[in-house]
Amino acid sequence: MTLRNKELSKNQKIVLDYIQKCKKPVKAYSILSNVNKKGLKAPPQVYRALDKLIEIGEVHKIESQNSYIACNSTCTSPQGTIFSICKSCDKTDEISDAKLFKFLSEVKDMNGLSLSGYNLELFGTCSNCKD
Amino acid sequence: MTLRNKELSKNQKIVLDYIQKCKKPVKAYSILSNVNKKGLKAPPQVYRALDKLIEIGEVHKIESQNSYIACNSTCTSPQGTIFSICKSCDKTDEISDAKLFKFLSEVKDMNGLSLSGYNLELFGTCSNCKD
DNA sequence: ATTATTATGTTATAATATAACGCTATACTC
DNA sequence: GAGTATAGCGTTATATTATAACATAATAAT
Repeated sequence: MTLRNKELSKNQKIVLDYIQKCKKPVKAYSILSNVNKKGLKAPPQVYRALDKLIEIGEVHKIESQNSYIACNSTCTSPQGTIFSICKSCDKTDEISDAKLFKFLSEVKDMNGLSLSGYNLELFGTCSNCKD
Repeated sequence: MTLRNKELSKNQKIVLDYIQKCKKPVKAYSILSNVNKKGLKAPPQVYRALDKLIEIGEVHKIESQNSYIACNSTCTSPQGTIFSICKSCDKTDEISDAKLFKFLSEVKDMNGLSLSGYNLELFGTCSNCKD
């Protein structure tokens, strides 16, 4: 158990444990059915846990897929996420390309917006599917 | 009527006309209730029109809000969109910051992904809400 | 210890989106 | 212009995603 999830509640730990086991993004109702045996019976229990986990940055939501993925080790900030998503196999990785991260972070006054966060989803074909 | 929507079907025109009238992103069911008087009675009629309009680049989906917005005149490609979204008032604008656009377009092999599209959503506080 | 905060369990329902079916219109092509 | 392929239409039903609301329990803060 990491330092970060010491403070998590029982349901939050159950949900996070499950998401971390998954390589791919997972859907909320898939989480629900997979943690059913651990006592979570209804959607709000999962969604509440997700809300908290997202808030503290342990989990990110892939907006274009309504799915959830554990934060990877290289993620430096829950406010800015970058994902590469294979349209063919759904392989999804969190990216922390330093140049890209830096570039976006330096955008201070984009269109009059005082920036507090961003989400970038990159779509394409992964190396496995390219062949 | 623009050149582009000459080829659109009746329902597609109705939906596009409505979205273009709106300044803010609109929800699918809000579109439905607003075009009801024009003969669209059920969700599939709206969603089909949206699918087509998104495909041809006349409309973009704001993934984080499940809402839809007309493409603005500066949009150069339906495959890459950038939005600034005010978390306070939901004011949303499509951005075509040249530097940002160029930077993202030049990302050719991000994490092994052969890039075909991207969606960037920037969150923050707009100039109106800042005060 | 009492108060504030956070989490829990539960039922119900809201909001978003698609499947499936039969039919019609349009465009393509030979 | 008959045949056929493609796209669109209208409709009913249903799937998927997410939240409201309420009563209770656990935890933390002073």
